[in-house]
Amino acid sequence: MNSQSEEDYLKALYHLQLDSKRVTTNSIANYLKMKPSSVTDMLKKLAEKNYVNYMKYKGTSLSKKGKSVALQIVRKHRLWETFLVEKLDFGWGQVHLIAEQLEHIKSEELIEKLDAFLGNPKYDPHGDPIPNKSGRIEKMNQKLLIELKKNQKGIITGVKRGTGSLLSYLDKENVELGDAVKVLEIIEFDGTFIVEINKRKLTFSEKICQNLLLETYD
Amino acid sequence: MNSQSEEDYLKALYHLQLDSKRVTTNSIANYLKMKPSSVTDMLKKLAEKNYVNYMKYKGTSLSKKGKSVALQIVRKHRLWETFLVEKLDFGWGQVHLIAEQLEHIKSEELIEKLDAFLGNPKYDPHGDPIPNKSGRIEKMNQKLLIELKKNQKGIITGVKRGTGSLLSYLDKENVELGDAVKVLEIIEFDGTFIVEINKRKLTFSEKICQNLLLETYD
DNA sequence: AAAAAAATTTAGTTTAGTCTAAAATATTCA
DNA sequence: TGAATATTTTAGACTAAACTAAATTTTTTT
Repeated sequence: MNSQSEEDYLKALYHLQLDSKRVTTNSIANYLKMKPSSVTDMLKKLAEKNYVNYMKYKGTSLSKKGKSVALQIVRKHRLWETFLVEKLDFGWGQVHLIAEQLEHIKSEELIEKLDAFLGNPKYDPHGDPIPNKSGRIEKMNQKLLIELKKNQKGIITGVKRGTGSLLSYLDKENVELGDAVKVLEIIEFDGTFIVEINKRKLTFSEKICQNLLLETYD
Repeated sequence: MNSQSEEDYLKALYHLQLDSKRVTTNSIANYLKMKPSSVTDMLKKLAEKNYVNYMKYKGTSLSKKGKSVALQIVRKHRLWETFLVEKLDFGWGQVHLIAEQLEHIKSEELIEKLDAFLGNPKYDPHGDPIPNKSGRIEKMNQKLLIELKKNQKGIITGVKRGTGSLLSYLDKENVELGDAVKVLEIIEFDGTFIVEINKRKLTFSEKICQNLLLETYD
């Protein structure tokens, strides 16, 4: 069993690794708001346990074992976020800190039952994919609304990071995660999209379309 | 904000205090599976923070402030247990260890939303009352089935402690928490009850009736 | 009521995870 | 390339929460 702190480091490694293959001590420290010396200590410990490949002064990467643990934490985090938004009616922006705590709860069975309860969702409320039980991430067929052509369809999976006000707007319009969208018309002049959601006709500005994520099935 | 460990101690105090007004260091140690010396250390710390009244060698009791914190943890524990059983389909016996972890998640809003999501339950799956937001415990109008007379009604709230096999039996018979029960007939000869649940007629032995908890409204 | 036993506290240690300050190594650029 | 700068590691200290062993206080027993 791993400590909460170890899990935090592994998850940080996972996220940082998505951008750059070689993760530096400083970047981890920055990400976790800790001092580099503390990070070095923990990296040694994680290397000892074969969770990471750590080369003094050179950088760190997750081992296969470490990546698999990290993916389970990401899975838990995103399932809990989905629960908070879908079932408890939290706003998309409020759930991160709570999920950060919930992701450390230890129980395989809990997470499998939660997954089933939520209907085995593929994406969390931010549009990020949820790894499955064995850590596999479904290849995303995810697009921005603005990339769709007339008559194409998709399912709303989230919004781009940092667009809190879009969230509130969608909420107000009763547009929800999982709603199907069909592009009825694209106004060439200003890039406005006219779409159908829940049998209602809605108009989205170009800016909205640049930030709304959909899963498409082509 | 209190540490997980502090919360564990306060909750232990709360439970032990239900039996005896003066709680000893040893009883806490025994309850939490710790050494008495560790308990002494923590009691000093909790006294410092005004959560408990601690008198060297004499015993400990919760202060008003401490009791209020303890009740919030009990509330969280029981709400999570209810969630696990009602929504995630856990058996009544499997939830304690998981709830023990979940009860330490920090978020007022989370617990209020969870409460609402569950329909503001008054009792958890073991039949124990759930303190409300301000820590008040509804006075229980709780009886054992065997105490009911012919034609009386009640709502199943749980079973007595340590009757795991009764739980499985009820599960198998599709009898659930919250189901309404009406006593149709009591067989004087052997104490068997014939009851109606969900429009089905069921027969319960005297032993079952001695362990099945109901909320009654008289 | 004194001796023995039990309960409790004190004193000192341990471990995990953090920190600061100093030393070592790597990188940048003049 | 080598001096200046930045990054990383080492060494040593701290804190929370546990522990063991010894000392102290309370309770029980004779």
